[in-house]
Amino acid sequence: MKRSTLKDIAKLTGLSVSGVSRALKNHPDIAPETKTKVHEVAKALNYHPNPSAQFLHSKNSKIIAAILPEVNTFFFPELLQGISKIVEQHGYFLIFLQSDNRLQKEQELIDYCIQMYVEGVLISVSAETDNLDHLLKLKKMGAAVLLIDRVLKNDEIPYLTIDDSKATANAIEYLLSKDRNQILGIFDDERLTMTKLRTEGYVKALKKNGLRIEPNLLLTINDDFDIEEQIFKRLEDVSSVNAVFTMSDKLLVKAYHAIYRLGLKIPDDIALISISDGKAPYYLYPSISHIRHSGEEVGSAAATLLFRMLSGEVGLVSFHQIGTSLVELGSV
Amino acid sequence: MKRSTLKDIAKLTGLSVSGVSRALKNHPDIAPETKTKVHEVAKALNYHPNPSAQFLHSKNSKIIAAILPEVNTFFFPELLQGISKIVEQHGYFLIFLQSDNRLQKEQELIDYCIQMYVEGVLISVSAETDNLDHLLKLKKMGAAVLLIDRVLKNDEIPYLTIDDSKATANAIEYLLSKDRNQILGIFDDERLTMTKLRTEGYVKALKKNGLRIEPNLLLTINDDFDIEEQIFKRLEDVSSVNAVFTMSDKLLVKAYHAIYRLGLKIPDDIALISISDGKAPYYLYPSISHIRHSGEEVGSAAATLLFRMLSGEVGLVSFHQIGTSLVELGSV
DNA sequence: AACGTTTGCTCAAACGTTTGATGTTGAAAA
DNA sequence: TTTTCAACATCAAACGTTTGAGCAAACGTT
Repeated sequence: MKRSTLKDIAKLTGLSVSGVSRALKNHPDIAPETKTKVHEVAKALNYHPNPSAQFLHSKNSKIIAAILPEVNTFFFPELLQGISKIVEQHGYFLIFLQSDNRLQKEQELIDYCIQMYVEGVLISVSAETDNLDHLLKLKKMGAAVLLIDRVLKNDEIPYLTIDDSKATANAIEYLLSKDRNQILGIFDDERLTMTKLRTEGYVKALKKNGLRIEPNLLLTINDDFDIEEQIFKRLEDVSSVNAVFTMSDKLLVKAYHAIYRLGLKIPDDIALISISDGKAPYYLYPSISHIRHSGEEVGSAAATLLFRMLSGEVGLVSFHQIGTSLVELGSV
Repeated sequence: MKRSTLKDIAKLTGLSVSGVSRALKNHPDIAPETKTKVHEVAKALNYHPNPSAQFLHSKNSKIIAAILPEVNTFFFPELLQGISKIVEQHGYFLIFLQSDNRLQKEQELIDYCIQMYVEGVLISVSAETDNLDHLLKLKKMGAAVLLIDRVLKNDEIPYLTIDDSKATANAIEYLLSKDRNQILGIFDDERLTMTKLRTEGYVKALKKNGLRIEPNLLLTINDDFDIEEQIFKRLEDVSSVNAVFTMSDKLLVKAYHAIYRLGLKIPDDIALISISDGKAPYYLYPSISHIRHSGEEVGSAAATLLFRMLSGEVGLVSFHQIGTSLVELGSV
């Protein structure tokens, strides 16, 4: 089944190829009856313009790439969903790529984007990423680049995040308001800017309430392999803990598991709160109170922003934050 | 920063455009020194062939589409991951599309694939999908089509699944072997072939062991909105239940939540087992015994098969199954 | 010396689309 | 009658790549 082209329609209608092209695009130069006829024939032949030919002519690829560290986590599927909705609406392709949390892979993916003439890239950087040279290169090639969620603050490439510090402080202050003041804060890979900011929020909230920061109550997970064991041990060692804060869903489920293995009851023995996409909290029992950080929302906001960058509406350097809110469930 | 073309290289090297093209492709007609020179200049200009031009010429798009009902579930992100790894390896694009479990959207997406000259499509059908006309249309246009996981058995379009009936029977028989014979079976949307097969497995296993099928012990969830409530009520009503089987992770977490709300203990009061991707079982406490159905494995197997179809290695009608295995954890 | 082959390259067409420039009508205005 | 100007349609070039055909010079063979 060969695909029909403008030429085929031209032959059947007796028009020239360019006439057909204009007819299909509703160009005013073409007589109304001619147009309807052309449209009919096009439909009959099941004609679709060849995107490659269009892209070749227009010199753009209509491709957006989303580069994420991983997708097998709670947050990223939602993020992807938010992005893809907007991208589809704009008639663009979305290709999605995974860096596996490795800088080298990330760089290779950027090169791939360059090769493929990608017009815009949304990227959550890997844990290893400590500079943005590869992204600057991409930007130089003319692509729009927007950092999302896991970002590296800088003043060359725009980024979109939540206020990580404030979101964390909110959670901590909520716990304090419930008289939980021995709060174990569990944080992800410390190389991430996000981790630094969330840790900062934890520290700030405690200080503001006149509490000391105890190293025992700060747990940073740098090794992905035995997260649950690390949490388990810490909880075992520091029996004074009466609340746990986790900075992500990934850590939340591990902490939950560790708490139950210790035979503790939520929330009676220990409270649990997390920054979360808002899915996992409902899987667990009791449902987990959390600071809602919607992946879908971030994704669609980011994609929308990217398209505004592409259309030149928004300067290529701007920095945005989206809101979060506390969801009170049964774990505090 | 404009992108350089063959013409630019031609000008700088004094060759013709076609000479440059051949040099870059290591065509034997070109003298070795010329080749190295051309390669140098290409590198210096940061040359990358324009994919649109290549595709236009070669008449293929190098695009694979993955159409999934949703991605915010446990299984599909993993599936996507498995697919994208293989697609990348083959130098193809992967675009991923969501049908939101609606047939109409699915049909639109297929039309979109046709428009975009997609070469191959991997699709998990929506719950509403009761015929494959749209896929046959796509196939007629020359695309390779493979149904995965949520399939509709037929003899025109190949599919790849697990042995749903057997996987379920395994789970049930495992429960029976542990003397749990009042098994509430919880199943997803009954329009899915997958649901029919898994229900069949449940029934078969019970019959084989001389047990009657009690309607009370069969719960089919057709309305996504209050899944947990439906499960809760059934468990409340039928107090004899001493084990629960769920056919998916989505149902597993709901059942888990309902069980705890009822104040029951796992596994003492009630056993819990599921067919699962193998992530969720470790989030819950105790960890949930399950029949492992790896999304990543299915994804990569499916993509590999699709490429074999594209290369003509495999006939366009063939039906495959991949294996599953029992993972014994603490819930039975 | 005559012929054939190889080497190393160029020409030109083709893929399907878009679009500025151009041409042919016919009719209204001068 | 000539000029003007729409209205409608065609021509041809361009986007960047690939590739069959062609060609000149150099070399090897008889």
